Amino acid sequence: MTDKRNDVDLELNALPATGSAVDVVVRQLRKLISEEGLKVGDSLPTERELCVRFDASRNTVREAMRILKAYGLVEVRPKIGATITDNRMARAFELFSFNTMEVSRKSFTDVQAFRDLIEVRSADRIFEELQDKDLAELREINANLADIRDIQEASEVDYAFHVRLISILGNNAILDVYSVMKPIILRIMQKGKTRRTFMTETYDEHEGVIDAMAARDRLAFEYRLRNHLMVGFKNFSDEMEGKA
Amino acid sequence: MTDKRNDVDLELNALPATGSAVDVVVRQLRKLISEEGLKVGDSLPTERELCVRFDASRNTVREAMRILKAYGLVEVRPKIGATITDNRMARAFELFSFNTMEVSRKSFTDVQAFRDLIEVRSADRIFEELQDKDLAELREINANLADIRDIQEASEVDYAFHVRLISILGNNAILDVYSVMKPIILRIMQKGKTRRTFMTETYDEHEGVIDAMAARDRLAFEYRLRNHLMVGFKNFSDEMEGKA
DNA sequence: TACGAGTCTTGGTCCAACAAATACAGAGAA
DNA sequence: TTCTCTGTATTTGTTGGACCAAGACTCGTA
Repeated sequence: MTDKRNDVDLELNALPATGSAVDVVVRQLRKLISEEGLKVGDSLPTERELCVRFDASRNTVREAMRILKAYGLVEVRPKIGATITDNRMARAFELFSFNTMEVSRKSFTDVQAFRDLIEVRSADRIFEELQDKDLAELREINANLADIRDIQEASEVDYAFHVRLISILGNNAILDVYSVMKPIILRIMQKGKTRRTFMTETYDEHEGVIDAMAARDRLAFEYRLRNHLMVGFKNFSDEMEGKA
Repeated sequence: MTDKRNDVDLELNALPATGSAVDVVVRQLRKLISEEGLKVGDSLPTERELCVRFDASRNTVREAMRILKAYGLVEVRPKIGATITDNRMARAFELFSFNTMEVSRKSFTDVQAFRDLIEVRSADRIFEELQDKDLAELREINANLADIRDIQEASEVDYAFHVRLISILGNNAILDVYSVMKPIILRIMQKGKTRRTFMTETYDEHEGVIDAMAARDRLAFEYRLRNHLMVGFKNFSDEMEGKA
């Protein structure tokens, strides 16, 4: 196979290596991006403009653009056009979402331990970045637990709360990992809980965490958040053992 | 609920509910693959057959196929048709071969912060689980840095060292995440280093970490490991600024 | 049975057109 | 002047059709 030259590909100016027309356009687009020094947020020319510039049909340009989109390098919005982005990590995780879920499902405890690591042990960083806006939005999200109609909806709110919490870190890699694990996390959250449990216990636990953050009480934050995570895990363990 | 049922749920949850016609076809294709139980090597229907089956135009089907190709899930050969494959690992590496763009800087800093969270802040857990066998294997891996022939090989050893380190945690979820991030981590490790750097500085830093573990000196472990990670990040920053 | 020419099929590419959405400019109102 | 509404033009999304090149296939022939 000719595509075995990944090492060569690492160098910017890969040989023309004339492949299909779409591959040629992809190469030209990459060259365009690097030579123009385009950064995240910058716009690419319109599709029709790229057609004349690369002397290719619009379909060919579109297929090339699909590849760049799949690679998480550009984002295309109707009427707006294509803009440079960098969601490669998220794409990489999506690629392996099947594997990750497959393995992780065998050990939910791993995911829960992972969450403890991410959420509780980054407390200092969270408090560094914490702003009033974060607190307000966390309370707003948690308030939604009052209106939930079923467990599915409740776990979505619960998940949103924790995502908003770690979003304070401003680390996209962590957010990407969370989105991959979302299905597993939702199931953990639902285990052993009722709609009523979410509306009372889960709500109160979240409020306790927010209060600790508002008071800049890091120890209380760690203690309450860890307890909150443990509760979910305990519910899950009980049900698992009961089933087995 | 059977486990098979859960599989389907997880997969569907991972996919966007609605979207463009191309996204719909992508979803249908993935559904087709999983429901037919197609394995690597099996053939997909022809493009024109997919058009009538999914009630979409050929261009739409082709764009959807481009996405699956970019994801490394199918391989298309002229006159042969599309066959199921699994080049996801290779694709993941290709994702980050696009580099040299300033684009990726945030990704790299995020990953490095993530590694700090995983490796350094789980110190207590690592020391809980630590066994002599772990220390011996870590030393064995690190010793390989003496025989490296090029930077590529060196970064593989470096990566193996850190994977072995976190494997002490016994958390498969974390190991999965690391395997996905491997391409990025390798590139971070290679930045600003020479073969010589790996054989001296990196080797010594790793030995220092192992020594701290052997002495059950948690503070030294955290300090040295964090410094080690920071060195990699500093190399990366320097190169980026030098280029810009 | 072996072989070879002709036909069929299939992916690759291009073209033209329409739909849907919206950025933008210009008219009109406060 | 400034704001708002509206119409137009532009851009992406999607469709259907067309042609090409080349491997796959058929079938008659030796």
